[in-house]
Amino acid sequence: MPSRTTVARELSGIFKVIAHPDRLRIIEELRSADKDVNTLAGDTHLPASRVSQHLALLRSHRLVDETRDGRHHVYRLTQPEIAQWIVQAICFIEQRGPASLSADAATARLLWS
Amino acid sequence: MPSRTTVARELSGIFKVIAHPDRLRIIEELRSADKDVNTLAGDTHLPASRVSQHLALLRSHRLVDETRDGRHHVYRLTQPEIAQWIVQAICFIEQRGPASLSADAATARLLWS
DNA sequence: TCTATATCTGCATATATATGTATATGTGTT
DNA sequence: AACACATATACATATATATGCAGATATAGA
Repeated sequence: MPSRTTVARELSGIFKVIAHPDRLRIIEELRSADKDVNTLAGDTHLPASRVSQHLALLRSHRLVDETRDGRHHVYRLTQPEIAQWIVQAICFIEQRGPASLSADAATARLLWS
Repeated sequence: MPSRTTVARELSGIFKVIAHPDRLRIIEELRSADKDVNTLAGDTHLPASRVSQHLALLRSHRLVDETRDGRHHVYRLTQPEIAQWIVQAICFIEQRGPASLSADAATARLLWS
């Protein structure tokens, strides 16, 4: 029964894409509004080229999609519910006891909610 | 405001731990029952040493915990809800359109549900 | 067409993660 | 104690991912 391992590989793919601080920041920024690369770069304090690469990866996994407005490439979440799903992960971090960063987790819920 | 990046780093930590096919398989196996390393190795067709290493990582992030029964180390999910949360990820994969592996995603829901 | 800006891509290097093999520890059994 | 088995760890190597920089492309406006 190889399908279980196939499924696990597929699943790990989507988790890997999300498991990057820059990309999480980008997703966080896109929750509230669609934004272009430069705006995202400014908001996240990351170089635009890097943001662009992250967006390309997110796009290849269909987590975001792109529309062009003149020379601006505007990105948006294809599934905004994913943001809410990420918030649940924050809850897991909080629940896992008196961890080092539980204070940050509490802040996290606020920032994302 | 560095807390957003701090939070993103912390969040990416938990995603990275989950973003591995072996560890997803292990979590999947632990949904139904607590199991020891050898049982997990058999069920997943992975070498026990590898399972042990994955479990150590999962444990260090408090996703599983361990109780000893003689010479058997029995592991269980600390937060069984995480399994349900992972199922949601499968839904996202399905929804993202006529992707290559949407058939597997459908199977996945069955296997995990 | 020329210029400025936005975005994307390519490549070299750095860093992180995964894997296998071998070995160590620890626990029950005889 | 000697042994068998379960689990854990250490290390070298392989592989994947991230990063910065340079350059390529594309588009709007003068």
